[in-house]
Amino acid sequence: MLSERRLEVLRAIVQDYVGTEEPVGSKALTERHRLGVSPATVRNDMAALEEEGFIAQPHTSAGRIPTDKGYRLFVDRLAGVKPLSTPERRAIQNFLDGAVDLDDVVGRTVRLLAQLTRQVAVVQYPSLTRSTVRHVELLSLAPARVMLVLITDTGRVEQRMIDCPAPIGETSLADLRARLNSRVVGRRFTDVPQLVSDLADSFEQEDRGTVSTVLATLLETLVEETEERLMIGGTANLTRFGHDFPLTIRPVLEALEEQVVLLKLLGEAKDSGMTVRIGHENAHEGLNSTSVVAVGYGSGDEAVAKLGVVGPTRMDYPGTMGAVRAVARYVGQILAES
Amino acid sequence: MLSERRLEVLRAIVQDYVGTEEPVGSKALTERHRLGVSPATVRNDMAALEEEGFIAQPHTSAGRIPTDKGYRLFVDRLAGVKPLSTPERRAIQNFLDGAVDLDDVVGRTVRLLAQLTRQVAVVQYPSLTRSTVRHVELLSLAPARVMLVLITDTGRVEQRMIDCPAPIGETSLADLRARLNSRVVGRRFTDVPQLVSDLADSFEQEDRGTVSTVLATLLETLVEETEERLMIGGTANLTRFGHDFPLTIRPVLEALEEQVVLLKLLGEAKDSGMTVRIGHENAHEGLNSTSVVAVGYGSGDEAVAKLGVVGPTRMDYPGTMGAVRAVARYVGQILAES
DNA sequence: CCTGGCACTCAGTGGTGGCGAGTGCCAAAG
DNA sequence: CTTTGGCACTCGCCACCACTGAGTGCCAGG
Repeated sequence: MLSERRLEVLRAIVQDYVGTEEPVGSKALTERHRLGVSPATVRNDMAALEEEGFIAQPHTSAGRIPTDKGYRLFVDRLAGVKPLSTPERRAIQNFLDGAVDLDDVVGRTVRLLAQLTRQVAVVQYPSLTRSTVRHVELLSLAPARVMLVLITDTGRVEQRMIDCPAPIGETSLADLRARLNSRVVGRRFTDVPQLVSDLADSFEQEDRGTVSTVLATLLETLVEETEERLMIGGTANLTRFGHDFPLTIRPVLEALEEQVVLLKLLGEAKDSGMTVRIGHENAHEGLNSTSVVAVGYGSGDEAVAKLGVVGPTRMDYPGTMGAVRAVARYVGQILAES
Repeated sequence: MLSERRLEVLRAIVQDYVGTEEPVGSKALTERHRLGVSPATVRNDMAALEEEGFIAQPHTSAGRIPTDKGYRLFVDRLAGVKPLSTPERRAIQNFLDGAVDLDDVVGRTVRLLAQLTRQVAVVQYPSLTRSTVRHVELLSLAPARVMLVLITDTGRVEQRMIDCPAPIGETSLADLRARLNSRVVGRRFTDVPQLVSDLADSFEQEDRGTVSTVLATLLETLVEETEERLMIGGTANLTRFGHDFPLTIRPVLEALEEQVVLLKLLGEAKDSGMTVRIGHENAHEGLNSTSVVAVGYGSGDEAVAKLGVVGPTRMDYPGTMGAVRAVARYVGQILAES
């Protein structure tokens, strides 16, 4: 087990390195932090920390930098979550208020998060599977052509065009609309399938085909559109990465363009509480030198989607975590109000 | 006026520089292109071209590179639009077919364009102002709360929540819905204001307030949502820029994140025909070392939106223009079919 | 007007040496 | 057993320098 002071040394190394972006040596450490011991002692501690794999030297005769394992320990045991300052909180509120629709909320959130953390922000749209139905609308566009519009409690709207096997009258359609809504409004998407399974039976023979088609499309929409959407922003912050960077930045940009990768990334995050994935803990290769801080957010007590930031492993974890958490809370609040 | 041969020399310089990314010298030129003259002659021509500002030397004793003005001349007079190969055309078709909705079409287009040109692709969503109304739907969510859903011929859906001054009955709402649709379906958005201006008059006194509110919101949606959306992709291609690049790439990424900038960029493009803006011709400072190739696309003969690519001024103009034009045509076709 | 020749310029390359931050080890002190 | 000062050593970084070669401008002759 590592002594208290060695942990303190590790913390100091992480803090310094995050600040300066340069390998930190024993002398500099004792100067900047009141460790109360001499450089030589620190050197011994460093040797021990290196032995355990928490820090490493880029090359002999250079200072030490934290390894992924070092950051992990730092995040788990040495760092808290830094709460935002009051002006920062106020800024968040001002920035998010005045959003007019869901797109706007997500867009503002992404910009806010990117600005606050000076990193790349990723915000997932509220997931269909976990939200509830606000309304289902059926529009007859042509005798045998119906448009299905699905509205969620988070303000998301999905529409599908349906070619019906047979024409359906306005009355039947209105009937179907009414029954459908009375059954599913306010219910969770996951419950919908059972709720509508027997609905076709109560219709006239001639309409059953169409009703089934409509219901099938509805269910399909629920499944298909579980394919989540998300928005990213702040990619320009990637340029602050390293000075070496074409090599560093390229795979990251590539990874960020693959929605699938990002969705998996957020999906891996715990449903509640904050998740921090550091460097190689990320499955995707392109993100091996980045860390992801993600958290769920929702209109109620339950998470309907996730948001987070992607940045260099060498990031200000307490600050980033604080910002991410704060933003998630406010967004949840906004969603609950609307 | 420049002699024919000098133009030929300029063309050769542009082609070589685009290929090698290195300043091109007189000797190399005569070797790679059958100009039929000696390096010394080419040198004289180069001196003349430099005098006129079409090319420049990064430093004494280096080859020449084209200036923005040089590229301009190249694009205007020396280069055609390179048509795509048959396999490329087929690839486009395969890639775009099978798109399920508007988001999907735009998403696929962006990826396709980025891949084809190996540059950053920008695709604007079909604009509301130039499209026509397919359907207007009114949903009563609560006694004094109505949702307005607007569906365009390009498949775009906009919705707005309306708080009514007074409750409105289902019958009146259905009446309004019917009249509204009979007046505006199939009409262009720009015509809608006149078409509905007197609609409130024909309603009962008690409903007039609500009807006016609904109409006002409808008009507002038309105006507000002229705030266009767009999608970008292929930012990872920016890493192919230069080797110098933190400095180059940063302002570009920043510019690309500002939708406003991009919209202005596309907006500046001519409505019909292809527009190429080279280097400093772009108003935005961050894009001073990039060129933009943009073109309108639409479901009919008229452009409903624009798409294009952003890349280094040193780009393969004929190839890029060919790809952009071809993609725009296919997308227009897809939109017309749906 | 074109061409070959010639002197000149200058970015890039590679080698050299000094500097200094940082290390590991050790022996002595606490 | 831990801490500390001392010391020799390593090695990345930088400044300096000379060399090379691609490319140029100019000029005199075809």
